[in-house]
Amino acid sequence: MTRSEENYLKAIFHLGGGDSKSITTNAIAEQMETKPSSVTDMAKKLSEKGLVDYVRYQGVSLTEAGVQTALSIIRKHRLWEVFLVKKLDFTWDEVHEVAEQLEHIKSEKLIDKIDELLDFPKYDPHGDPIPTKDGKFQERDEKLLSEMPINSKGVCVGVKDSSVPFLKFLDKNNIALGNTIQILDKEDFDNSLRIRMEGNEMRISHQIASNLFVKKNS
Amino acid sequence: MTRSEENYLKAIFHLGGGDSKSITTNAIAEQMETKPSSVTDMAKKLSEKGLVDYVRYQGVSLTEAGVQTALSIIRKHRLWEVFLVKKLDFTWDEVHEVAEQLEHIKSEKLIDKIDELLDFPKYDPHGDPIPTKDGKFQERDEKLLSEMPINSKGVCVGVKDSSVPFLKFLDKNNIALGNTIQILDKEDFDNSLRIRMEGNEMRISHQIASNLFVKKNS
DNA sequence: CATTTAATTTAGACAAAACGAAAAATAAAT
DNA sequence: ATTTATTTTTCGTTTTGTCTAAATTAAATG
Repeated sequence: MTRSEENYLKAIFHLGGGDSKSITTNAIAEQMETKPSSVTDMAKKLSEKGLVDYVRYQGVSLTEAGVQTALSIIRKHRLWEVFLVKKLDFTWDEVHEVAEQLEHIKSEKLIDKIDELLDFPKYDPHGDPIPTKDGKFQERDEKLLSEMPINSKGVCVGVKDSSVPFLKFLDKNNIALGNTIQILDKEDFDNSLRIRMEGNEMRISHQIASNLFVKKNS
Repeated sequence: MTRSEENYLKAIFHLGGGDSKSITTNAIAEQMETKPSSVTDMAKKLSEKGLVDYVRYQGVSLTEAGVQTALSIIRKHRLWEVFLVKKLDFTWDEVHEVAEQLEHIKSEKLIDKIDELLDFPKYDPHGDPIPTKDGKFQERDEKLLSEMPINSKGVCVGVKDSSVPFLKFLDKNNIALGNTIQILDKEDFDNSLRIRMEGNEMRISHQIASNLFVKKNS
């Protein structure tokens, strides 16, 4: 497995290619900030290796082997992110770039020991679930904050957009994973929300609310 | 800096190219398990970049910039080795291979935080000194065990050969860094030694003794 | 000092990964 | 059904790092 191959598998997975859905070369090229012609080349190569199903002009999807490989890389990425935050005091907007490098380190023992050191975390700093060693994915019962009904309560469990600017915005406004949020009111005009979070009332734009995952209190 | 360039600089340094001594392409090729012609190509490239001085048919030596770069890679390698042993319970014969990968991760903050997490260690698990952030090398006052006089005492501080078989041999015979060793006798015939280590008397071949660094008790 | 031997470099070729231009196939529109 | 537009692929080229084989230089030997 080369680094490049691993990055392609990861990108295809993130675009939904794990559910035997066909992903277009264009979509992959955009996700990876490369050119469609390069994607075609790699599609053939990965197809040769039995990691993707590729039909010309139809796009690619991951085979079972491809899914497992993608999950193992995502597992490493997210475990390293937890490590950086919990053990080295990185902030959640700093971890992605470094984890992009660390995810390619080849040593099964290393990642298992990191997992153990962190006490087998289930979620990464952005609230994304960490696949288990045998490639199982923990799905969560979560909704976007923007889709919660008025007066409902929930706990903030993840972000959809994990870009640096968004994460910094959340920090600045003291919005953190684990916070309890109650929807007080919705403004029809611009879809903004009035919420109570950890005691304080505040107003939140639709843009923000549609990028925050919340777990409904049952 | 590509991974390959970094590996060449490291190899040249380990062969003594840091002391403005010229290292032959053959020696570098052997150290890196590659071909002399490849070394020539890279020598030109590194020379272009001002990291080595290269004269055709004369070999290469590191420039000041080259030394600093080599030291920063060696620093990362050794810090990661300490991390693997101290935090993840790797044995000292397992760490090299993984550290060879980790040393190429590009993040100044990462390695500084690892350094801090480990409480700024001065030596790696094999007793090799860890360069400081500003590229200073801590030289040690040490001798090979084979060069110590009869009846002298010392503390085992490092290994010269850090190959897996040698390290496993040391483990099996309970020879560890930090142990106190006293030379009881030298056998002229085969240069083997009789020593007392942590209370026990034992016999050690010249081959072993000439790969163990000892710090003389003053 | 001439000649052999060993080390080193050059030249040409290859593989991986990427790109751009142009051709081919598909999808959309009329 | 045919034209038009878009997407995707093909093909030739580039870069990085490597190799083999041939040529060159330096060293060693008589």
